Amino acid sequence: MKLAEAKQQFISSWGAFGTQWGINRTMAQIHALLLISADPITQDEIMEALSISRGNVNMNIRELVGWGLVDRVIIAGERKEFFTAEKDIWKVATKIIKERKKRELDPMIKLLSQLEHIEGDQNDKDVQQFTQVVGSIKKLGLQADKTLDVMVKAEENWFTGSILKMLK
Amino acid sequence: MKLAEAKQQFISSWGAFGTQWGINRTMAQIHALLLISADPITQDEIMEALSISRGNVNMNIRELVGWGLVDRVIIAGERKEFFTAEKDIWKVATKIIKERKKRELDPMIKLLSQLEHIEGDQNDKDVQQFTQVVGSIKKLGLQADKTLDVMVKAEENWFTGSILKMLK
DNA sequence: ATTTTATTTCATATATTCTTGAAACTTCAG
DNA sequence: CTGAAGTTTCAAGAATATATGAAATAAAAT
Repeated sequence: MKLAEAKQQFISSWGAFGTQWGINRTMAQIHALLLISADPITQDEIMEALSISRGNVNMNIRELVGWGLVDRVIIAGERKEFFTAEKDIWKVATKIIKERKKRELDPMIKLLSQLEHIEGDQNDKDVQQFTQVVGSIKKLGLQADKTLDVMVKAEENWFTGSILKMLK
Repeated sequence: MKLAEAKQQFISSWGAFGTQWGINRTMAQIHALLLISADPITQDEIMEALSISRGNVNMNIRELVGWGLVDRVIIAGERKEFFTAEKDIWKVATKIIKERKKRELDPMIKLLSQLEHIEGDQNDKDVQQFTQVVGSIKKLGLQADKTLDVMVKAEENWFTGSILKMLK
């Protein structure tokens, strides 16, 4: 397969993949494009490469910078801003995990804690079912939370390290 | 907090949570409703509880059954079908992981494998960057794949078990 | 066999999310 | 200070995803 074709396919698939995970297709595609670009590129180059508008590029780049996946780069003598993506995939995964944990998991756990205590007859079948489910989801959430914390803090290869062997 | 209010909030939040993860809001809400229902319920009860149409309930229930999260239940003497959800949260998590892995992770790895080999000058900066990124994502994917396989196969408490201690 | 009740399907309607593009704003060179 | 180049914002339009409801189908009762 030729490079140009492979690049196209990677970008397109990365976008589709993102969509399934609640991530804006274009944001994922811009990320893909930056990942496979050896050097920093400009907004205009992104517009060109993905055939999207300036506003769209700007919005999504800002999001990616917010996730810590993309950096603005100043190049001496250049007027325009350049962008580059974190290329270390482990770091990328870590940042995504960290961010989603903060934005989604933590608030969910907080909510479940509030829902755990129900007024009224504790012997009622529905009350029991409710507290049991809420409690167990919270417990699972807390464990996931802890595990992810450790993962994120570990600078070493979590996936390739010793954990896997222990699981076998 | 009263039970009725807590139920409402749980259903609504579970729906919002699902949305962020690329899961149809209504599907997540139906799942939530079934999780906190002590006994099996009918399509009509779901329509009523969530104020949604019959067709919508039917479509999403079918999906949930497809994910193995919900079962059809025949109750002797009853004309209507009833539905009930798997209540063991660990099993729920396992099924979701298994299914998403099969539907998304595995195909992605397959694609990356195809993109790994590029024709042309292997010393070209762009070719190198591309193969490096694709290769490392594939590697991460393979590791995640393996780890999840082990998790899914382990019938025991993975989160609450010894893994966490090893990570500390 | 016919009627009643329940379930499924799917074209159309609705809602949500994403994209555009032009105006406003900012920055910098001269 | 002025004008050109670059960036950001956001209301309106477009695209995508989801929901509806009525007709078709299926299943059970009479």
